[in-house]
Amino acid sequence: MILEQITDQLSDAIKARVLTLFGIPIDRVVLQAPPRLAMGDLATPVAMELAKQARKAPRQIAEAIASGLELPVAVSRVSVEGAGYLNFHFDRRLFTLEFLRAIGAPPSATGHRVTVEHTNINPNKAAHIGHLRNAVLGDTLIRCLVALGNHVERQNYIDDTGVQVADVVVGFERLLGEGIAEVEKRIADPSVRFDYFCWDLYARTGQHYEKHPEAIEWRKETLHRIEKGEGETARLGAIVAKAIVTRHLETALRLGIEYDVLVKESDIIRQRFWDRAFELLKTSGSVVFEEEGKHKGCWVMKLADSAEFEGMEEPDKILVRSNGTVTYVGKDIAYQLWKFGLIGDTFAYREFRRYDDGRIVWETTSEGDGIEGAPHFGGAQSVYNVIDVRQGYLQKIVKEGLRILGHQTESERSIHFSYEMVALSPATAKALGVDVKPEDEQKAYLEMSGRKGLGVKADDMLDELEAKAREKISSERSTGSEADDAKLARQIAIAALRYFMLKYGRTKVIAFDVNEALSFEGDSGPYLQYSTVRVGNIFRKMEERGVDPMLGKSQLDRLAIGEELVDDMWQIVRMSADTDNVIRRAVETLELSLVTRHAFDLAQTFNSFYHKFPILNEKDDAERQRRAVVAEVFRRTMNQIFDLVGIPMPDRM
RNA sequence: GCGCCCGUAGCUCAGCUGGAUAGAGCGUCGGCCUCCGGAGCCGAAGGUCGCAGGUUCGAAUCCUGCCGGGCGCACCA
Repeated sequence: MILEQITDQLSDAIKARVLTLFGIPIDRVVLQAPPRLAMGDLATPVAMELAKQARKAPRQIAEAIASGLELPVAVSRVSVEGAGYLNFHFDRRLFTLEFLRAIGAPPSATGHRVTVEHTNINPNKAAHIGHLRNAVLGDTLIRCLVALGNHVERQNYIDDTGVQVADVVVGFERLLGEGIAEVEKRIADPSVRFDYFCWDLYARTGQHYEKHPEAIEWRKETLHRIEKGEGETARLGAIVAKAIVTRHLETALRLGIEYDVLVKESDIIRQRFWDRAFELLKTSGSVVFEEEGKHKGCWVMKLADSAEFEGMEEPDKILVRSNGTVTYVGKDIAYQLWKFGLIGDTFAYREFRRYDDGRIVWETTSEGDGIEGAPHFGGAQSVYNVIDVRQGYLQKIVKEGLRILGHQTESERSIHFSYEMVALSPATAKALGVDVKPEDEQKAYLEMSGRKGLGVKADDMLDELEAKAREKISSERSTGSEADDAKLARQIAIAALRYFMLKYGRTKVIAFDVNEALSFEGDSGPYLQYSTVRVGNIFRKMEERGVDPMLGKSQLDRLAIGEELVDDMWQIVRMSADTDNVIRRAVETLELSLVTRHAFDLAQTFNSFYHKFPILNEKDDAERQRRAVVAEVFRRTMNQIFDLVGIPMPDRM
């Protein structure tokens, strides 16, 4: 906050100065931290950029700008360095106290309504670590958007009428010869994990299709019945989907991920959302019925005229098949229109589950059991769809759908949060008992496949992380309380996994390696927790010794930290103050790894300080106070970041 | 064929809208627990930034071409 003010003021002052001195208007002043602390706290190469136009040497220009430049209060001086950089040096003491006052202040509301759709796991098998990347990215994006003052709706789309559900139903009905009664018994049986059972069954069905291609007929029949929503088969599909989604929400909750509403694909059809969207699309003229050709009998969207799709071999996208069923993209366009409130909200909602604090997850329903007082969903101003990069083409078509309906603004505010997939390292695949083929041995990674049952299940990974943390706790630092140790192990597991999913750039394929993900050292979530826990220990000991750290809001004015902070201390404050910028940039670029990267850099800097400057045993009061202030700045900043990335803060480790 | 992404240290990755001496983690080697907890800290070795041009005062970063790898372009989702 305070940093932003300084940057704005400096930027304005420099612009004004350049205008009066050289008569040159500049619209943007680059102000960033110089590479080394000794060079100052903010720097701009503006003089170099002006050199040509102003026909003067950069240093000369810099000197001219610097002399008589009005500086913000917290900036003590300006210097000219290097080839002609203008460097600004802060009043460290003043800045630190101002900043300490402002950390963690709630954001001012923007009034902007945002919808984030994420997770979207097919409800036919257990979640794997690839789904986790999606859920963690989506959830973290939400936390950042909220931190920037937006009102965010958390949606999870349930594809309950798709091929994947159909295949598991085929497994139950045709391979196992089971019906609703048997499946319900399985769901109720606490000794089987239903999502794991379906994981294997789904793979079995896939194998069966390979050996008996004629069995694909089963899939078609089953899918058709599920889409129509009639009969035993459709009911079985709904029962399976519901049971699996229940498991998925439980898995997500282990990572602190919650939702507001589950939108079911079946309801998009049954609540006539599609019919309405279809009417609109038909009148737009860009969606036409094909009388002949290879798409005879289909309704297709013409993409040839759009610049986005130029040069495509197949510029037509089928929205309605010749048998009258709607494709996935078609339904997705209708869904997207609803998210923006462009076809109203006639969904009915019922309670799906409650969280411990009483908040409700709603789900759409078309069974006439919608609740009267349910909240109203949809109608956002911006929409983020967290979906992996392989669906980039379809997301473009959804955007195009809004555009051809004349919703230019909404089309632009339909943001595809695209990220790369999670694959398996050959070593991890082998460890899973997969027979890695010789030709795959050389590959950097192997793609996971639900159909083949190849993948690391999310709950297995979490279990393994917890077990590892648990082992370390009991062998090294158990408090003796079983419940406390277990809780701590859970907190560490969450930190490790969430951090792991966030630390890579979103365009990078993660070649998932179990050993790397299990690491609690170095560039990891537990490292961040550990660093922060240690600070907490210092303050706890102070309290035990009856020393008041004097860091309460009302005490700050009287805080006697004496002289300015030395570089080792100041650097921590300066970095902490950058956090707001980092959040903003992370959301702008959808690069959430910026946040974890920043947190890691900060923790590393702090750990170095921690070893070099003891606090409790420092005899000089003012020096001890200075160090405590720095530790407190770090602690509050880290807590703020933990909230942002969903990492829990243990009180011991 | 068209489109998107990746290529930086032995391995996994940072490097922000061009800017000051290209940085971490892991691994390797060597130090540091009578001292706020060693899930930590300090140090060393290790880089033709895939290749070739171009733009610029300045390029890992921008542009063009090429090489290597991945993904997408279904009446699947």
